Amino acid sequence: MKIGELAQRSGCKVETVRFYEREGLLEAPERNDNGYRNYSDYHLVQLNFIRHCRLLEMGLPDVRILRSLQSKSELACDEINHLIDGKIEHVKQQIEALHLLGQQLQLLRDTCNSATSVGECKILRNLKLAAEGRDCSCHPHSEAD
Amino acid sequence: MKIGELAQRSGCKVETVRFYEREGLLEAPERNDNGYRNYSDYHLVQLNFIRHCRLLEMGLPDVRILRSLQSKSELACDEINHLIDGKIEHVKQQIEALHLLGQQLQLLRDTCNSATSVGECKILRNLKLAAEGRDCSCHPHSEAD
DNA sequence: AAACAGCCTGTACCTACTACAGGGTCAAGA
DNA sequence: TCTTGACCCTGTAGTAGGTACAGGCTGTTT
Repeated sequence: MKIGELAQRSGCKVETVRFYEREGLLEAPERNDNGYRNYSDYHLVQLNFIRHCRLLEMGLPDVRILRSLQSKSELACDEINHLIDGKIEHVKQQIEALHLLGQQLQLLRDTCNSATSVGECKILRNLKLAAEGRDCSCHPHSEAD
Repeated sequence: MKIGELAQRSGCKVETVRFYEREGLLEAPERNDNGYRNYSDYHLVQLNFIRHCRLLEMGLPDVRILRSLQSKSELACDEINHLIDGKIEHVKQQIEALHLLGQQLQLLRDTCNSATSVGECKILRNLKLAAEGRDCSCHPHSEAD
């Protein structure tokens, strides 16, 4: 199949397929006489594997690791478990940070009771107070970041 | 004050300060005879404002909008409320997506009972099954993404 | 013959910075 | 006075994971 069909069947863009090839993630296929890439179902499976990993938010280096582990089946899979555990931990931290951020934004939002003018807008006022080092409603206690 | 002190007092890097100036977010300060930037407290407040907005995950275009709204105090603050509401909604969606991702990773992780070899590793097996279009434990129902 | 879709390579762009390279400036110590 | 080291300057390139062209072939249809 040609690149367009492969892209469509894997749900990504043609440019992305070529990008993965350049990055060494997807094996380069044979070429037809006209220079067009000629993919097989094998490539589709490879590409789906990559896309699936990406859906699980793994970075390309991680995908590369997983792909290389596939061919070395004598190694222990501790490495894989460790990789997944790291991802899980990271996701947890992200969720926590976003919860906090959501609260801060909500606090900020609640300070404004709409329909007033910017001159009176407590949101901007708050942001400005924060900038001047004073208390704001979204970051009540000074952040040690 | 010189750029190093400004950066330190605002908690960001010297390069970031110059970057904001290039981007038109931070006003360009006067220069000393030697060409060094000479900042005032006014610039510190500006920079703190930017950093505070960034802590709230606003993009630079949003920060630019807020800064321009500060000087047009006759406009309604609906625009600001709308901006913040958009952020809050976005954060909520992100949290939801991350929750789902965490579950998927955990499911994947649970399929591997450690200490086995990669050849038997169910994680890789699962990812491969998914790539072949069959059911995997992390994405049980085909994803319409 | 011409139009249009699809393919090719190569390069630039996106975010929000970060990290140099290569050079100038300034204050303190030997 | 010389030197060392910290700081400053500009300009450019790199980061992740693609996306979006430009400029040019190829293949099919009309």
